[in-house]
Amino acid sequence: MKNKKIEILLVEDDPNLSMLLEDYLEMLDYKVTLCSDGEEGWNCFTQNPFDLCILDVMMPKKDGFTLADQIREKDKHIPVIFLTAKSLKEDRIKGFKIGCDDYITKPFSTEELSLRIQAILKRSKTGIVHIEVDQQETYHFGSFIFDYTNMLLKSKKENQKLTKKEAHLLKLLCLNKNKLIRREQILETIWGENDYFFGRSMDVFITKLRKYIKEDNAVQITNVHGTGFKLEIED
Amino acid sequence: MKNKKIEILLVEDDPNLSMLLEDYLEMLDYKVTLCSDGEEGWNCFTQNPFDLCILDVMMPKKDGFTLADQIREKDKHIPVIFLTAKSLKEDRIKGFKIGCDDYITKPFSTEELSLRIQAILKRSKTGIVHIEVDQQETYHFGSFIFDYTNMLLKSKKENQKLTKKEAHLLKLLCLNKNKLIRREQILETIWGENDYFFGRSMDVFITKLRKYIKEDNAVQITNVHGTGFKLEIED
DNA sequence: AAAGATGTTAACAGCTTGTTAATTTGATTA
DNA sequence: TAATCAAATTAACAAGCTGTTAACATCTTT
Repeated sequence: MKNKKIEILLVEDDPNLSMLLEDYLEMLDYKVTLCSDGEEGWNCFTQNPFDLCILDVMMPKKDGFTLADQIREKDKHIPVIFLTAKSLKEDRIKGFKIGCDDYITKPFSTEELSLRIQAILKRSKTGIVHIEVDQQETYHFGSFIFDYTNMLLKSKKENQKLTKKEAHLLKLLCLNKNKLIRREQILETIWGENDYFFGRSMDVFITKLRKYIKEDNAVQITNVHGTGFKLEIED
Repeated sequence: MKNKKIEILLVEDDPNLSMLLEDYLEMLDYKVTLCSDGEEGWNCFTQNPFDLCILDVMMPKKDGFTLADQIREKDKHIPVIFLTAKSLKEDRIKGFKIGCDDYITKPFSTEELSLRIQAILKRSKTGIVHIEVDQQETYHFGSFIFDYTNMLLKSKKENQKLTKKEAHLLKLLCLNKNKLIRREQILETIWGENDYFFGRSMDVFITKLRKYIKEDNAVQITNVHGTGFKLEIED
């Protein structure tokens, strides 16, 4: 009864966003069912059990609020996250916020969504038996999710296993995202000592990490000559 | 969970000033939401989470104090910085200063604002999870922000990467803003030795720095013949 | 006008880093 | 304990970057 994936119903009509979110949520180990409008969403909901719904508010045929009303008739406690445009009046959202609900305004970062999901599941975990509560140490950058606890670098394409040193180095870079870390600081933190050979070793690991992250062009490990390295993420 | 940008709500009706501030705050790595009057500001505030509000006091439709009152009803602890004209009676400001607030009178320097923001965030960091605490070494001059820690010279247009020597020399100039530094002092500080060739080398670096800062006419590195250099900033 | 100081560009040498492969070290299993 | 496999380090060479120097132009002072 444990280790079963949490099931998310995602109803979103914009195909670009929905595909992106689906991929991303699956990287986070959720089981995602994707629907592209409110009616389809309602059909799905009646036919399968879900732990969480993520509903776009603005949709053709049936908007997110109407769908949420229906869903609530059937299941009073299932948590819902609304995706709304920034300009939207928030009267209705406020009404909903009484329940185990939340909303997130577009555009949002994937990390932000991840945090909201965790929060809402935590709050309302009544009834979900198979939830995993263990605190994982994860870092999000670019299109990657770096699961330090399990030494996995997850991307859409694959899960790259990391060695201890690789993971440690990547963690250090993540903790200093977009900031320069000096060579000596890396060496002292990870190798405990700063000499020529450890320095060369570090360079080898930087090469390895660069290979792992090269599939995302928005992310790179840059060198500042004579000084150190930086994990650069373009927004 | 960390490294997320701090979100600032900026409400200011003067378009010139607001654009300038927006650019500047973004250069400082804050995420800025700009509103041009109190009502718009209130809408934004209700729809998004912010870590800090910067409110102009004198605004059409809804002034900064009224807006702050409303904001405080919803969030008792969010820090607010008021922008006021010098002539303004400060009775009301005094009233507000009880909270986690501050005010700054126009005209103010961007650096001054930066310092206030840092101070106020430091004071009230309760609840802000993703704050970055590490002390960065930055210098402000003209329209530039010189991030010595990351060896970056930031301007509206671009981020110029600096080499170690360039950064060191620029730092020395910044520390002596509008003051003459003698050649021998620069040479001894940065090169450790004062001979003819290092002197020529320094001149080359001065040329390089001049190139980097030439986009801002209010800033220049001037030479005092036979004596040294000065980083001059016009107000 | 002459001498020295500074401005500027380009080229070079030396050092740092990137990368791949070989070797050593360490951990796991039979 | 030996055999095996994975990980980390070292080696070797290529590529890149930086600081210095040289060369020449321009400016300042006397």
